[in-house]
This record gives sequence, structure tokens and C-alpha cells, in this order.
Amino acid sequence: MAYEKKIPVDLDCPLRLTMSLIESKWKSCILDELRNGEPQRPSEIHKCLPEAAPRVLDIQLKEMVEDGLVKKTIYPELPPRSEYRITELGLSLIPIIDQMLNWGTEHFDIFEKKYGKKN
Amino acid sequence: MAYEKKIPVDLDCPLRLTMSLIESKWKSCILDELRNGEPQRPSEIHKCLPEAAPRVLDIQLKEMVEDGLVKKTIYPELPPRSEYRITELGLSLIPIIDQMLNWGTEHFDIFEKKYGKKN
DNA sequence: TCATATACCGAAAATTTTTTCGGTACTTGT
DNA sequence: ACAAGTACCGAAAAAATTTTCGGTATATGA
Repeated sequence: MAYEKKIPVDLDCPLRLTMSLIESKWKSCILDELRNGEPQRPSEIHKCLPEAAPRVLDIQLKEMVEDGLVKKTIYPELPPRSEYRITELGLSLIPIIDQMLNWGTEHFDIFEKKYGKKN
Repeated sequence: MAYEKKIPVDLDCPLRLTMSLIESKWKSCILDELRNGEPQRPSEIHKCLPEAAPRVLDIQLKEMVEDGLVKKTIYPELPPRSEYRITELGLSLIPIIDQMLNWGTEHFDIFEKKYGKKN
């Protein structure tokens, strides 16, 4: 009972439900990382998302496990080893991730011009 | 120069860009509200999203205008009147909103059982 | 006159999220 | 012996978001 999630998910409406599962800063990126179905060790995920503080990835991965988007396997070895793998449920979100990826790619220049450093 | 947005959008990657435009608590709902193209007055939007504090909707609408997802028209009348209408750019996000809506509807019962009050 | 409605804004409080820091425990390589 | 790697956790700080509260201004209806 160490870490406890305050607001698990938003059950007010279907749209808010979906959003609440992926809107944390790095969750969509984690899903994108795991999309190919290959299991990944925490240290690998950290390396792929170097901008994120490792602690946040730990927390968000834990929430995603709790929500059923990701499955964790712990190998009782030393040094410790564990792996995260996307679940069927998590996989069913990939089309959404994809559309956001595509949209972002298509419209990137608009926002680059608008908000980028070098106008 | 009254209100200033701290972090306009996330230009780190296309996925984060898209997310950053819609991840605020009510923005996806606002887009869904305006999806049919009809202009809506602020008070109408407030009524449709009674759970949201009016001030947040003001702020988020302002950001969405700045980001180009929504267009605001002010009528110089008294009492004041203004309208928000979804733009082409905002409209291009609707397929994503739709997918999230569908996903949420399809998987609602899983999370109801998991996190709902009456198990 | 007074309550209500419209639209909006600033300041501050409350809440949530993210980050940083330090710590546990064990192994391998130098 | 000691640094580095692996996985993880708690506490606290920092940052961001959301909410609440009060205020501006004008008009209408009771």
C-alpha cells in the first residue's frame, strides 16, 4: 500500500475516461515506446525518454499497470530484472496514439513557426 | 498582456505536441461541444460543462484561440455578447476526439467495475 | 432600487503533477 | 574496497493546473 493513486480515472464521461488514462505527461510516449509488443526493461524505457525524470516513469508505469494498459513481469534474479509489456487493452489505444502522432507531424510547422525559438 | 501562457505547446515531439494541445482537463470536451460547427456563447459552454469552473473554461478557451483551434467573435453590444466557433484546425482534431470517445464508450464497463463506487 | 444576466479579469488558494534528492539492496567489474 | 549498474521507494520541493472569490461594466425585468 505504498503509493496510492488519488484519482484513478475519470468516469464522468467516455471522453474524459480515455483522456485520463493517457494525459499524464509521459504516458502516451510510454505506450508509443511499447507499441511493438516487445517487453522493455525500466532502464531501457528511461534511456528512450531521457527528458523524463526516472521517478515519474516509475510512477506512471505503475499507474498504467494498475489501469491494465501495461503488464509487469518481475524476474527473481540478482541484480533485479523486470520487464514491461503492453497489454491487449494498451494495444487498443495505439490507433489513437497513431492519429495523434500523425496529426502532430502534419501540423508541426504551424506551431514551430508560432512558438519555436527561431521565428 | 494580461494573462500569459507559460508553456504554449510542447515541441519536443509530434505526439507531445498534439497531447499538449488537448490534454488540459476540459479542452477535449470543449472541442466536442463545438464539433458541429455551430458558434456557442461562453454561457452556453458553461452550461454544457457544469462540472468545470467557469474561470477555467475562460482560460482554456483563450488558450485554444491562441493555438488556433477555436475562433472568437466579439459583438460590440450591450450586454456583451461573444461567440466561439471551432476552426478548420480544431476540426482536424475531431477524428482523434471521436476515437477517444469511442474507445471510452467501448471500455467504460471495465473501469466502472474497477474504480466505480458500487462494485 | 435591486436582483439577474452577460462577459471577462486578477489574485490567491487548493489541488495535482512533476521533479529532485536521498536511501535500500544486491551484483559485477576494476 | 569501491564505483557503477539494476530496480525501486519515500519525502519534500517545485511547478503547473484548477478552483474559488471578488471585482469591473452595462442592461433588463420585477
